[in-house]
Amino acid sequence: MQSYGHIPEATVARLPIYLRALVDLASTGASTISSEELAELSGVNAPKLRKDLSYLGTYGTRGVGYDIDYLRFEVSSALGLGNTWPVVVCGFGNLGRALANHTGFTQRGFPILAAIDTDPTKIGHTFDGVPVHAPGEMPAVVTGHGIAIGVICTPVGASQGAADRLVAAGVRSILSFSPIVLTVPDDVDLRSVDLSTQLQILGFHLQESADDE
Amino acid sequence: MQSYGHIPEATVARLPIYLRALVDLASTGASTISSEELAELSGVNAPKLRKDLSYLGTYGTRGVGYDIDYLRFEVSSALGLGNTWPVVVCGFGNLGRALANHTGFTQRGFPILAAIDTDPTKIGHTFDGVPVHAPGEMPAVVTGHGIAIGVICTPVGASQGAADRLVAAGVRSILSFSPIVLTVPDDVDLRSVDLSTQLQILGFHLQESADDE
DNA sequence: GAAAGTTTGTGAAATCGCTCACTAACTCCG
DNA sequence: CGGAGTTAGTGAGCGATTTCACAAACTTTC
Repeated sequence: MQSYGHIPEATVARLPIYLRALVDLASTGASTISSEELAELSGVNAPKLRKDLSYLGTYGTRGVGYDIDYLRFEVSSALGLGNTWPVVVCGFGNLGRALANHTGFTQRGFPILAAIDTDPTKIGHTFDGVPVHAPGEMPAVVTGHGIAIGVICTPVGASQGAADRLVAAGVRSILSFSPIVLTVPDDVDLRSVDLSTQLQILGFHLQESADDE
Repeated sequence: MQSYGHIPEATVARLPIYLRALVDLASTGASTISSEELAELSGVNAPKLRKDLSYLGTYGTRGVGYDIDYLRFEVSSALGLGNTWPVVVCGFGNLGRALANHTGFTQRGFPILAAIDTDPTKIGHTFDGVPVHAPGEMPAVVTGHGIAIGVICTPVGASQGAADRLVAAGVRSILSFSPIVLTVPDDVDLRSVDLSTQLQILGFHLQESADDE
C-alpha cells in the first residue's frame, strides 16, 4: 500500500471536502480540473489546495490540471476509503436515529451495524435496519460486527459510561456528540462535536458586531 | 458593556468548554478552582487555559486560583450569553427535530422559534413546540421572531437554496450541517459541521495505524 | 513578620499553518 | 519546431497558536 509522509491535520480535515467536490465533478462528465477551479468549489484558495495535494504526492500535470478520476482515487486512498469501518451508535434517541437514517455513511464506508440503548422497549428490535442491543452486550456487538468506530449520541449523563464501555470492548475511534469533555486513554482517537458550542461561537461574533454599533 | 481586545478564534472556540466546566463545578458547591484543575476538566493544559483567560481579563488570584462564580460570569459575558439569539431551523427531518427536542439550546440562549420545511403535511403544524412554515414565509418568520441565526438541516440538494433564503431575509449567522460547501456573502458568518467528514478523519487515522503493523 | 509554599499572568521561543511569488513543465498555435 | 500561454509544485516569509519558564502576588506556617 502507498505510504505517505506526515500529512498535517489541517490538510486531513480538508481532504473529505476535496473528495466530495471530485465525486460531484466526475458525475458531470468532466475529465480534468485546474487547482483554481477545484479550490473555488471547495471554498479554499488555490495555493492552499495545491499544497494540500502535494502532501499526498504529485498527481497533477502542469499546464493541464488534475485528472479528476485519478485524483479522486488518490484522495480516496489517502483517506483510507475503500476500507469499510463498521460503526456502532450509542444512544438511539432522535440524534442517533437521524444518523442511522442518513444513507451517506454507509455509502462512504461507515455502515451503522448496531445501536446500543438502555430503553427496554427498543432493545431487541430493529429500526431503519439497525438492531438495538442492551449496554451489556457491547463486547459481543463489537466483536461480532468487527466494529471500528463508536458514535456517542446518548444523553449527557450517560456519555462517559458509553465511552468507557466502548473502550473496554476494544474500540479505539470515537465520535462524540456529547457536550462534555470525555476521558479516554491516550491511544483512543476521540473527536468531539458539540452543537451548542457551535451556536455559542456564532453568538460571540454576533455580540462583537453588535458592540461595534 | 465590557469591551475586550482581540480574542483569538482558537480561544473563542474553547470558551464554551470552560464555561460548561464552570457551571458543573458551581453545582457541586465548590467556590474556587486552580488553573491546573480547570484545565484537566476541560481537556487542555494549564498554561493554555491561563493564556486563554488572560485575553478576557485578570480574574484569578495568585496563590488561590479562580473564583468559580465570578469566572463563570465573566466567561459567560465574553461569549455574549445573557443575550438571546432566536434560531430558525431549515429542514425539519430527523436531524432538525433532534435539535428542536434538545432543551439545552434554549437554556443557553438559542431558542428555536420556528422551522421551515417543504413538506405540506408538516407546514402549519407545531412539533415539540416549534411551528413549521413554508419556505416562502422565510422573510416574515425572520422579521416576526427577530431571528438571528439559521441552522440548515435540509437534504443536501436544498441546502444552498435554504442558505440563499436565509441571507435574503437578513440572517447573518448560519450553522450548516450540509456536507457541501455553501456560498454566502462575505459578511455572513457561516460555520459548517459535516458529520461524515468527522467519520472520514477517524477513518484516516485508523488506516494510518493499520499501516504501521 | 519572615520564610516557604502555591498559583496566576505573561513575555519569549518554538511550532504550526497559510500565503505568495516564482520556477518547472506542459499544451497550443503558427 | 519555437514561442506564447497555462498551470502544478514548492521554498521562503509571515502570522497565528502553543508551549515554556519565571516573576509577581497571594496564603500558610512558625
